[in-house]
Amino acid sequence: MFFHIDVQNGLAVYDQIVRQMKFAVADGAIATGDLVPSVRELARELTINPNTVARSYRQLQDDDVLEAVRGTGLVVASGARKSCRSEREKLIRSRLRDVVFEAHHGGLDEDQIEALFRTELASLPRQKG
Amino acid sequence: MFFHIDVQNGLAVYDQIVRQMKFAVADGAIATGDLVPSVRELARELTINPNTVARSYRQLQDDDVLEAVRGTGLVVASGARKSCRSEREKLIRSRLRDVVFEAHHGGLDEDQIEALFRTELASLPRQKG
DNA sequence: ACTACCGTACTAGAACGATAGTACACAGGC
DNA sequence: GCCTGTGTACTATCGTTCTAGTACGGTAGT
Repeated sequence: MFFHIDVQNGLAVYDQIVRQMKFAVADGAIATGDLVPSVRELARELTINPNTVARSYRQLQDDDVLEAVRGTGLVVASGARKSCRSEREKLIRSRLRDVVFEAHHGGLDEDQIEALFRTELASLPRQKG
Repeated sequence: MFFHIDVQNGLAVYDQIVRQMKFAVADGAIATGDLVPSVRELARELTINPNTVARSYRQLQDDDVLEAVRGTGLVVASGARKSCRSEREKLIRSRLRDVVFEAHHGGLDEDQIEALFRTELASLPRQKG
């Protein structure tokens, strides 16, 4: 699937799954009503413990992104896409704010911060559609 | 002093101190030979445990940023500023790369990412020269 | 019915970060 | 010499995250 786990990210593994699931829903990579990978399958795929995936899914249900269909699996809840889109922007904005603040607090001026940002933005793999 | 600890940052407290100390040295806010706040004083100021500050200082000694003067305290090592400047850029660059990657992976295109970045950059408190 | 898969719920342990408290050797002021 | 402040070291405890293993009830295919 579209998940990419980085163990030495600082961010908890279950949290990375939650974020990326929300992003996938926001992007439309998973549509409303779609069945998401099972706890065991995703755990196998990411080489992590099923309990960790289960914890992510529990969180995603609490956030009304997923809904349980008993005995079958979890599906993307109706209305999830809209909330995920706004949350995606909120999460990215928050991370940007943190790094911009840290850089500025550490003595870099706006031009220097912007130069670093441009380098990283330009280093993105070209693709898209 | 110039330290700002955010408990719910994901980043460990001792790591935040290490980063901010390096940034302060890089910026020249603390000069070579300057005495840094004592373990107990900084702990009191930040309302954290002295052991946590001690851990940060141990790390900073391992990284050749601080040097111990027995019975007196820790001072900024000679040559620390140069290494701190390059490390500051490396750390900021790494964080920028992470958030840009996450945003792109989550379905935002470069224009959208840049728009969010500009908003946050513009929201910085104006000051400085 | 049988089997396989689903989510869910436990217990237990390892690793890490942070806290709390104590103790020691060293330097400086008086 | 005495007192204070310095870094350093150690033990113990707590919470969080992740791993490991097991168990249970519901659903679907046959």
